[in-house]
Formats: sequence, structure tokens, C-alpha cells
Amino acid sequence: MEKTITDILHENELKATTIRIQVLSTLMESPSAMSHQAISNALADESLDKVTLYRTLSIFTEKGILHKIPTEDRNWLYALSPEVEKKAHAHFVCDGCEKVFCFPVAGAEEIVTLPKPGFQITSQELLLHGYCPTCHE
Amino acid sequence: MEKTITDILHENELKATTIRIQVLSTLMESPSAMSHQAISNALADESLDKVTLYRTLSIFTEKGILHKIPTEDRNWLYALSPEVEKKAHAHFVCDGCEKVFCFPVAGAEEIVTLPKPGFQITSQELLLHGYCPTCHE
DNA sequence: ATTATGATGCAACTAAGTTGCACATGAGAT
DNA sequence: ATCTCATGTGCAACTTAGTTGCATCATAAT
Repeated sequence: MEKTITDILHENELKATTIRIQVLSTLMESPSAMSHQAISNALADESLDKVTLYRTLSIFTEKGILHKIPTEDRNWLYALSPEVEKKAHAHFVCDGCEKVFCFPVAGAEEIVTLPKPGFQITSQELLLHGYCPTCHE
Repeated sequence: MEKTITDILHENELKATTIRIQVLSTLMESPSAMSHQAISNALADESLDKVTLYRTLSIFTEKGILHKIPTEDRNWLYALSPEVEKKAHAHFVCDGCEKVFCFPVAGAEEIVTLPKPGFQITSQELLLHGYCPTCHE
């Protein structure tokens, strides 16, 4: 049986309100990570207070339902957290449309780096730049 | 012969003003990347206008002398650009002191990922979390 | 249906970063 | 060394993102 959005919210001790369901389903349908503003626009017709959206996004992030990605232009993008653990996680930034896609990287454990002595690495994330399928030159 | 800060500025068609020299030498002496605020504090005794510092940092970034690193808490950190090309570049975030260290990664070319079909990768950056030498548990 | 707790919406606020413009300074020409 | 002009700097005012406090409203358990 499919897990519903309401189930996800309840698992995280959050009430299943209209706004939360709308925000989550918007992000589920989006192929790329979205900013506060983008989500706000997507839900423009429903009267949505900006404060409520900020609070919704930050509680989702605290609970680990979403994670946020800081961008070059000092914004945050939000995307669903992959079910898998965070270690194997990559963000792909398209240099054409500037969208950020977020997908797990198989084999992230094999990423080999040469840390300076004394530095302990606990997790790693890969940031990729390039062109997405609709933008490639 | 050693390349002076003044030389670096002139190479980039920038006048060697007191402020620029102070900002650059502050960053050169810092082991970790610094925020606008941190630099501002470091130069607190010299009367330094915030706007001038913003402009200084952004022109250095444009010229490629510095690069900026967006952080989780919606700030920018600035660090000297490594002389080498950007592809082999890692940012290490200490989960103890929250400082960001920035160093080249030998063998970055060997980072293997599994991009989804249609995605073209042009550059990659590695973000590491862990503990720096003075903070390790 | 009732109710307590958690969620929402509004207004006012904070703080980061930007813009325009007048004044000051570095660096080449004299 | 001084002059000159393009480039940098500093101030004030502004913009925009994000936060806080509080009163009101809705979900979910009884």
C-alpha cells in the first residue's frame, strides 16, 4: 500500500494541513529543487502567507523530510530528502536554466580524496555543474 | 622573486588601495574561509565602510582572485582561489567550529558518479563535512 | 460535538546587501 | 614633485529576505 502525504506528516508528528499537503505535493511533482519564491508562485492561487511557508519549509527541513541547498545567489532551494542516507547525495546545477537537480550517487563511497592530516571526514556531498537534458548545448 | 599583493592587484587592473591590500592579506593569513562580517571584524580598527567591503569582495570574486562559498546559514564565505583550475576543488566544513577550509583535491578527476542520462557534467566540487584538526572529538 | 494543542496569518521588525552620488585617492604624464 | 583624471571610497537611503510575537483558527483525539 502506497504511503500518502498525510502518512508522512503523521509519522513526523505534524498535522496534515492543507498547506503542508500542497507544499509537499508540489515538491514531489517538481523534477528540480525549488526556492521559497518558486513554491510560493506555484501555489499563488491559494492565498498563502509567506511566514507560513517559511515555517512550513523549516519544520520540514528539521524533520528531515526536506533538505535545503544553498545556492550561489544566496537563496535556498528545497528538495525532498532521498530515503537513503545523506552520504550518497549529489546536487546537479544546470548552467543553462540554473535549476538544481538532486539525486543519489551510486558509488559515492568510492570518492577518493586526499584530506590534509588531522581532518576527519564524516560525510561528503558532490556538487555538479553542467547541462540538464533540456539545456544541453 | 615573490609576487606581492600589489602585483596581484595590478595584474587584475585594480588599483592597490589600502583597503584592498588589507582585505587580501587578511584572507591570505586566514587558514579558513571568511565571511564579510569576519573580515569586517578583523579590520575593525581601520574604519571600513561595509559597502566598500562588499564591493571589494565582489570585484575580487569577479576577477577570480577570490571565490565565494555559500553556506547553510545563508552567508557567503570568501577564500583565495586556488591557482589550479576549479575542477579539483573541495570545501571542508568543520562540524565543530563551523569553519570552512578550502583545499584542492588531488585526484578529483577520478571521482566517479552515475549521472542520469542526458546530464552533461562540466565541473564538480566536493563538499566535505567532518572535524578539523583542532576540533576532532 | 468538544476541546486542547499545534498551525496560520497579520503586522511590525531585523539584518544583509544594493544603489546613487559626491568626495577622495592612486598612478601615469608632465 | 605636482597635476589630472579615472577609479575607489563613504555616506545615506533603499530594497528584499527572513524573523518574531501574538491573536485567531483548524486538526485530531476524546
